[in-house]
Amino acid sequence: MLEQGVPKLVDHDARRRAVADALLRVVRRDGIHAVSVRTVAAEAGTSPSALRHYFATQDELLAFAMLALLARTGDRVRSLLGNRTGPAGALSVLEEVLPVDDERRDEVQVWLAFVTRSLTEPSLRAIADEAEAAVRSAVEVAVGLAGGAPADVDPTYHLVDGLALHGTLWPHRYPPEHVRAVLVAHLAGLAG
Amino acid sequence: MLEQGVPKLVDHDARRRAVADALLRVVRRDGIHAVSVRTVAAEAGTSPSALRHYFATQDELLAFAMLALLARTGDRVRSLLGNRTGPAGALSVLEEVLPVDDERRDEVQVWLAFVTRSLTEPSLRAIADEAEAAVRSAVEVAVGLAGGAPADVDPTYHLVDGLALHGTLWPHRYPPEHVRAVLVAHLAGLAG
DNA sequence: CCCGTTCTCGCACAACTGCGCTATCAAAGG
DNA sequence: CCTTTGATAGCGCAGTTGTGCGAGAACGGG
Repeated sequence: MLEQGVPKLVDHDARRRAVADALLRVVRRDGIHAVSVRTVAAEAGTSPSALRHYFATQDELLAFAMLALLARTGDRVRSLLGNRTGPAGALSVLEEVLPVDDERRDEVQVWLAFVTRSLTEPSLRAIADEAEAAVRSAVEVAVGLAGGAPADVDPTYHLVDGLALHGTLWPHRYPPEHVRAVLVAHLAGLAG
Repeated sequence: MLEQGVPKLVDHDARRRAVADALLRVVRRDGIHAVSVRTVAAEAGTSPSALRHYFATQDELLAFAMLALLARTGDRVRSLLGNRTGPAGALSVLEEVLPVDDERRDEVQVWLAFVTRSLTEPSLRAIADEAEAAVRSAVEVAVGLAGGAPADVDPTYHLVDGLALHGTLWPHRYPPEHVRAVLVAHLAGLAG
């Protein structure tokens, strides 16, 4: 097979990311049950056939989108890791995984839909486990920055995700100020 | 309209509850996205048409099932309220809403699926809000029993639901012993 | 027995789903 | 120009969805 004429028209990876973003928007707006080849294609502005050219099956699409979301949040956390110290640094790290503004709340909402579905969708389990480990390690770092002991990690971790859950499901009862206040009080208790 | 001949063949409410239980089993086993008139009817051992005789629309069915789940948990909590005191009483109250055994874990899993969907399904919002208030009031009672102050309610509430989330999504990382241990340690801190 | 009511069933419809197939289009090398 | 190859569009198929509609079974009162 002599390679003659190698048309590489579009950026494959960029296209896959764009489709994944479209899927995340659909999950955010209409829920994960509204995700289908057609709805995501419409959101991405293409046809279902074009979409299928980049993702063989819809499970593959879902998994890719979840990994993209995970990578995005992970990158944000890692970019903070070097230049933040003390309790203030702990706070800014944890704010990356908490619904402290609209963008973060959207992410948590999508994350919640994904992990909930992963309970009955074996193909998503591994990614959900990975996400769990990522959030947990962020909490470990934060507890260290706040001057806490290893034994403080578990309670802090549960508190953080409880805050994420409540702040996302009932944002007007638990708005960003509330989330931050509870978190600050808890972190202060770790140092003493 | 003379009422003559009033055949009351089946217990209407009992039938509705049986159907709701079937729906909860489907959510637990296959996820909420697998809920359909036909799957629930099959699980309940009847035909889709018979099911539609008790629930006009499927939104009505979903709402009824969620209310049934809420009532069941609420009854369990209320039955404990009179005869339990102190930190041990607080623990037993909170265990009713935490995944400390298979039955409770199933309930939390279904609850999680419901509230997640309620984010994009307006017809479920009111019920989700009610469920939130119920869990929160249980935590308020528990904090009181444990000798905590009103300011302890928020952190405890977030911790409890974070524990519920982690214990349900990753049960082998956060088994019942872990859930109980974290909770006991937290409650002990409230009294001091 | 019959009658009225409740209940149950099965069918049908239109809309949707994932997915496969084929035809067309765009760009690059000859 | 033509050819090759990736990208896209469209159609169709079989299955599932919610929801109507009509026929008939089950049962209580007369």
